[in-house]
Parts: sequence; structure tokens; C-alpha cells
Amino acid sequence: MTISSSSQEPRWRRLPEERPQQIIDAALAIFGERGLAAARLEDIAKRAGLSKGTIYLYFPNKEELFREVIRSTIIAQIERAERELAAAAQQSAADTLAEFVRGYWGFLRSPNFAALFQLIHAELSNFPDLARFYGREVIERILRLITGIIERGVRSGEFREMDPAVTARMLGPMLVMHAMWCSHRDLFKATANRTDDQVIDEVLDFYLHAIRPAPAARKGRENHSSK
Amino acid sequence: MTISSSSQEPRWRRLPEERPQQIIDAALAIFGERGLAAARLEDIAKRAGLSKGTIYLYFPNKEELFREVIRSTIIAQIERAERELAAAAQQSAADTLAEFVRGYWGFLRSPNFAALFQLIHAELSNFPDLARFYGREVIERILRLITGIIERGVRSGEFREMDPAVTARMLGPMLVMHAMWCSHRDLFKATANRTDDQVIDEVLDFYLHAIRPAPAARKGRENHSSK
Amino acid sequence: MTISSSSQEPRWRRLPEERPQQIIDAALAIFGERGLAAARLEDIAKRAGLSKGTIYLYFPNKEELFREVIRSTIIAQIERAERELAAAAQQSAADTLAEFVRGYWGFLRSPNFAALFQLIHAELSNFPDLARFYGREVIERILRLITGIIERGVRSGEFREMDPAVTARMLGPMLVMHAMWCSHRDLFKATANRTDDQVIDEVLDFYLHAIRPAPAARKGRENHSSK
Amino acid sequence: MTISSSSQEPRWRRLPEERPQQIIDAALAIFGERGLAAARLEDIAKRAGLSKGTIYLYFPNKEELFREVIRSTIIAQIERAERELAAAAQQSAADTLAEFVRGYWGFLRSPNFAALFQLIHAELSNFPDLARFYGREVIERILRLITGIIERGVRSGEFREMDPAVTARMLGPMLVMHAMWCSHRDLFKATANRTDDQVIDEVLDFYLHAIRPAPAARKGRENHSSK
DNA sequence: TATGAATGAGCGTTCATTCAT
DNA sequence: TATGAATGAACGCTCATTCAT
Repeated sequence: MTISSSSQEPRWRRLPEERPQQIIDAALAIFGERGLAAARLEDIAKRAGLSKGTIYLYFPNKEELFREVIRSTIIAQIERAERELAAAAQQSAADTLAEFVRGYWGFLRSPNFAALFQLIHAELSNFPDLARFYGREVIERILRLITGIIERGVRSGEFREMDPAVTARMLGPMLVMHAMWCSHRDLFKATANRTDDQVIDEVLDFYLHAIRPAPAARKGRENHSSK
Repeated sequence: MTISSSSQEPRWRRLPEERPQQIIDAALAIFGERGLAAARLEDIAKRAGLSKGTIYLYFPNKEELFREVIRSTIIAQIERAERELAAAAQQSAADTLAEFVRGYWGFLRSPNFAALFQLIHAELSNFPDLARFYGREVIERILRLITGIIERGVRSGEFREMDPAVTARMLGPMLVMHAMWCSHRDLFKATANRTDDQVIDEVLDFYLHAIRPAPAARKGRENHSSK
Repeated sequence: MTISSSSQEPRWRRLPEERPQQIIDAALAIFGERGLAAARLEDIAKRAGLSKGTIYLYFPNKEELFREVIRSTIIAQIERAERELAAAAQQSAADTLAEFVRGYWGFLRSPNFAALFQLIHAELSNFPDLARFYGREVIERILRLITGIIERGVRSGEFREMDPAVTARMLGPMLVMHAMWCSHRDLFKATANRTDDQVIDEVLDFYLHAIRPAPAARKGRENHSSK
Repeated sequence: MTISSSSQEPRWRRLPEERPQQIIDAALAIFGERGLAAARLEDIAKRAGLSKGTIYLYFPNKEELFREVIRSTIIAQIERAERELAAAAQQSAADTLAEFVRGYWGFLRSPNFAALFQLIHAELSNFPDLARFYGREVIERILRLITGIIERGVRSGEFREMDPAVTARMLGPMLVMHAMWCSHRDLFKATANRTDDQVIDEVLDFYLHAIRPAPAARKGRENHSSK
């Protein structure tokens, strides 16, 4: 009763309520591997341990399944980000940033993200509603989050004077693309001889250099931020 | 799916000079819009102003056409980068960098790049040879180029002490993703109210802040902000 | 032209186990009419009372369907021949021969044979494996069968001294080609005014004349031309 | 490929001397190898050393080219047979027969015949006019020829009493099929260890045994070696 | 007369979707 | 609810045929 079954207890068939998620998980994997058009419903079914027809009990067609996959994966990402946000409570802005980056990196390096990223970008033009949803609910939300941290650092003097929203925009791209490179170390020599932690540190270090206080603060130097 | 090398023998018949490029252009557009699997040869033909069968006079099949599209587009990018490189002759490292960035940005914002980027990433796993080719001939080449500029700046004291290869890795991602955002201003509010020039300046400014010499160590440093 | 439809029942009461044979029957008919290359899968499907796609649930492609058609028809012929063999128990060699010929003729005049014969010969060079299979499993097997009968007749003195294997080779061709002619009485006047039974008798009579014992050795031999 | 008819329009242009025959030769070869449907005009053109379009200067389409190929090959066979006939002048019927058989065998073993035989039989139902033509002009003509020889032998007492037309029908099949077997000795063991001459002798010997005079006639034993 | 690039109808094959069980 | 056989529209590819040169 109190024991945790470490394995194959005659667990009842997966409850029907689990079915949709089961399908979505399988679909994300297959869609991620092959893309929307090349993915075969049969493969998704097989991966979910179901038969082809069953998918149609839960999703009206392939395209709608795709929408749901993207939507629900995005939502999961949002929730993850939210938790990240909450966790990164009250520390120095730099530490908050570092913590956020490490959390974010975890997601970027998950198989789900690779699939999501590719799918979103591949189908941008065919699913404008999804793209819009992604832009609004993910990109902008994350940017706002980073912006908040930067603002705090600027206010506290931890970081130099700057437009926090602009600076916030710089972080994501570096992380995303480095995560991508790390996911394909065989293809991209750039990160071939770096551990993930090293890469994170390099990005953070670079980023912090870019936002460290202006040199003028120290003896006789002027703030000469360009423009 | 087979592998092909990076060597460029004269591929298939290209009798009337125009045709192959005509087809490749059309194919890049359609592939970019729809992805490899969803693109219909008939649409490519129509866009090229030809009939379906004609494509097969110049390319043996859809997959090989795809390979050629990627390859030749990559090569075009390489040649562009090469010219960029040559042009950015002997100026201050910061100015060279700025010039390179502006040149690069031009490519990133061309419709060709959007298509290429999506295609490469969407089909990474299905065409490992192309991915490898892309990694080697584009990414690494560009990284080497930027690294060279950074190195020069470090040696001259224009930039701070750092690992130039690492720092070089930070530039591309910011440019690429900002270019993406700029290509879809309707989807991504981040760059909605910015002109391309503003965005370039923001990226450059951020980047230069990150690599400016360490503030306090030397007194009496000169203002060397670019522009 | 020469085909008889194997069945035209209402769909949907058929058991899946019947499907492959159903398809093979239809395919043999269409292949026989049109040849491999000119036969359209759609016509085969229609004739089998199925839709095009269904064929692919049971056969991987047209060529493999063709192979199966040939193979299974050949095997049916073998089994028929085997039964023939068993039936022709212990009678005089001449009677055994006559019985065998009549049984063989039945197959030669079936629509299946016409199709099989044409297909085998038309595609000999394109399907060497099938041709080899046919040569070994049908031709040689039948020759051995006839050879056995002849040998028995020679030993018993019913037939003249001769090489039984050589003599055996003479029977099939006459039967096969006469069956062909009988199948196209409109085209070949040779058999136009003959019933099948007459033709069989003519062939048998001729054959028996050729193998009757040498004339002079025994005096007082009777002319024994049959019928 | 649709209808067939006994088309009686004026033959198509045959302007420069060589060309049509050149094309027909190439076509017979290719048609023989691949069958009508699978043969590609391009291959025929290549084999004839011409370009695809040129064929259309001499034949209106593929089907008509096929008709011409069959027709002209048949006619060539007729002319050959005619010459055979003339040559086999005034000898004993048995010798005439032997001479005819050897001449006929020569044609049966030519590549042209193999192709013709397969094509005729494969397309029997699709080109009834050609089939009819073949039946009338070749089969019947040859049968008449053989019948004549037999008749002569019967009248002279060289052969036994019998229906010459019936007996004539028995010769062709044996020769045709043995020629076939000899053309594919790798597939048919029956003739694998026989030279062509041996096979001819075997057939002739068998045939002569079948038509030798009734036993009672001669009292002394004749030599009828089975070789 | 000869060429071969171009065309497009036609067919093999795939796979999303349906539906009887 | 779940299955998987069956369907047929859609698309890749071929090749007979045309036509500008």
C-alpha cells in the first residue's frame, strides 16, 4: 500500500483522460523529427501505443493536432517560465539573471524545445495564429521577465544605464542559438569542446560585461555609451 | 536519403543557361514557404514559369533539387561573406565590425535567408550531409571571420582581453534572431517600433559595450566608442 | 479478351483472408490481357472489387504483385500436375499418357495458362529469377513426369527403344501450341474446324505413332493407330 | 494506346532510304527486350543513332511504329520462307523436310524471332489485326508449305497414310519451343547439354518416326537411329 | 531533315480520414 | 472506447508527343 511500485504493477490501462496528452507527446516527437507534412499519423499512433483511428477520437484532424501540440507545449513553457520567475526571488540582479539563465537553458536543451523551435519557424507562414500566439505568450513574456531583472539592476546601480527592453532582447538569441549548437555538437565545431556549463558561463560572462556599469564610475572616466 | 559530398561537379544537364537557376530560385521560395515535404513540384514549376516535367530535365528528383537549392544558396552566402571580408579592409576593428554587421544584416534580411534558415533547421536531421556542409562552410567560416576582427581589436587594445572565438560566437545569434524578428514585426512586438538601422545600432552598441576595454585598470583611456 | 471474371459479389462481405487471392486473380487476368507494364493497378483493383490503395495493404508494389501472381500460379500448376501424376496410377503406359495429356490440356486451355505463358515469355529477360523458377519447377518437373511414363512404356515393350528424356520433350510443345491455337480459333484456321477433343486425339495419335515399337522386328505387328 | 484496326491508310512517309528500316530494326530489338508498353521511344532512337523527334518524321506514333515493326518483320519471314520453299526443290520428301527444318531453325534462332514471337503473343489481344495477319500470313502459310511436303511423301509412299494438314501442325510447335529452350539454355536444363544440331536431329528423328510408313509394309528392319 | 527542350496526361504510390466491427 | 481495413485524393515522376530552331 505504502510501497512505491518500482515497476510493472498491473497498472490499469492508461485512463482515457491521459490519452490526449499521450498523443500530444508522441506527436511533438514525430513532428519535431520530420516536420508537419512529413510526419505520418501512423507513426504518431505507434509511438503513443495506439492505433491510427484512435487519434481521431481526440483530435479532428492532423492540422488541429498540430495546433494543439504547439499550443500545449507553449503553455507548458509559459508555466515553466512562470515558476522560474517566482523562484528567482530576491537576490542581486546578477544572481537572479544567472539563475534565470540556468533555468531557461534547461528548457532550451530539452528535446521539446528543439522540436518546438523548428516547428514554429518552419510553419510560421502557414499558421499565423500559432506564430502570433508564440510571439505574444512566449517571446514577449520572456522579454518582459528579463527586462524586469535588468531594470532592477539598473536602478540598483548594479548595471549601467541603458534601455532595459533593448538589452533584454540580446540575451535570448545567444542562449537559444548556443543551445542549438550544443544540441548538434557533431555539426557545429563552435561548441564541440565545451560543456554546457562552460557555454552558459561564457554567455553570462559576455552578457554581464555588456551591462556592467560604465567605466566612468571609477576615477575620472566618462560615460561614453554610444548613441 | 543518401549523402553527397561538398564537391561541386557540374550537376545535371544545364543546357539553356537560365533554367537551373530559375528553378532553384522558385524552389527556394516554395520550399521556404511550405517546407520540403509540403512543397509541390507543380507549384515550383508554376512559379518558375515552367511545366512540371521540365524540372526533371535538370534535377533527378525532388530531394536532389532540395539539396541543390540549399547548396547553391549556401555557396551564394559564402561568396557574399567573402566579398564582405575583402571590403572591410583596414580600418579600426570596431569600424570593420560595424561594416561587417551591416553587410551581414543585408543577407539576413533577404527572403533567401529566412527560407534557408528554416529549411536547414527543419531538415537538419534528415539531411545530415547538408547540415554538416552548412556548419562547416557557413557557421564556422563566419565565426572565423568575426574572430579575426576581434583578435585584431584585442591586439590593438581597442577591445578588452578575452577569448576572441568565444566572443565571436555571441554576435551571430543576436543578429540572426533580430533579423528574424524584424522580418515578422507583426508577430513580434519587440522590434515593431524599430527601424532596421535602429536595431543594428542597438545590437552593435550592446556588442561593443561587451567588448570595450576593462574600465578601471588603466587611467586616462580614450573614448573610442564607434560612431 | 480471354478472361473470365473470378467473382463479382457485393463488396464488404469478404473476409480479409480472401483479399490476397482475390487480388492475385484479378491481377493475373489484367496482366495477362495487357502485360506487366501496360496493366494499370486501378484496373486490377476495379476487377477485384477493391480500391487502388487496398492492393498496397497486401503487396508492396506492382512488381512484387506481379512476382506473386506468377509464383502462385506456377505453384497451382505444380500442384495440379502432382495430382495428375498420382491419378495416373497403374495402367498401360499409353493409357497413362493419354490420361495425363487430357489433364494437362485442361490446364493449358484455362485462361490462367494463356496469361501465364505470355507473361513468362514476355518478361523472361526482366525477371530472370521467375524464369528460372518456372524452368525448374514447371518445365523440368513436367518433363520428368513424362519421361517416367515413357520409360515405363519402353521397358514394357509398349514403346520402341529411344531416349525417353528426348522424346518427352516433344509432347509439351505440341500440346501447348495447339492449346494456344484452340484459344484463338478466330485467328488460326489450323484448328478452326476441330473440337478440343479432336485436337487432343490428333496429337496423341501422332505422338503414339512416333513412339510405337519398331515395325519389322516382330513380324505380324498390327497397325495400332488409335481411333 | 487505344484502338487497333486493320488500318489501310497509305503507309507513312519513308523519305531518306535508310531511316525507316534503321528505326524498325532498333524498335524490334527494344520492343523485344522490354515489350511494347515498357519500351521507351528514347531508347529506340538512341539505338538507331537518332534523336527522339526523328522517329516522328517516319511514324505517326508509337503504336503505329509497333505495327510496322511486326508487319515488316513478318513479311521478311514470309520472304525467307518463300526462298526456303524454292530452294527445297526436288528431292525425297524426307530430305526436303530436313532441309526446310534446318532453314526454319535458322530463323527461329535469330534474335528477331524471339522478339517477334513474344511480341505477337503478348499483344495478341490488343492488336487483333496483327494477330490475324500473323496467323494468316505466317502460320497458315508455313503449315501449307509443310503440308505440301508431307503430301508428296505420302503419295510417294515415303510416309505413311495420314492427314497431311494435321501432321503438318505438329512440326512447328516442336521446333519453335525447342528453339526457345535453346535460346535460354541457362533457364531450361532440357537442352542445356545439346548443341543446336543435335536438337534439330532429335526433332527430325522423332518427326520421321511418327510419319514413317506403317510397320506391315516393310518386312526387313530399317535403321532408325535415335542418335 | 533533324534536334532535343518542353509539355502534360497518366500512373504508381502514399497517407489522412472514415467506418464497420 | 478502440481498432485497422478500406478508401481515394493528391503528388512524385515518366515518357509519348509536339514544336521552335
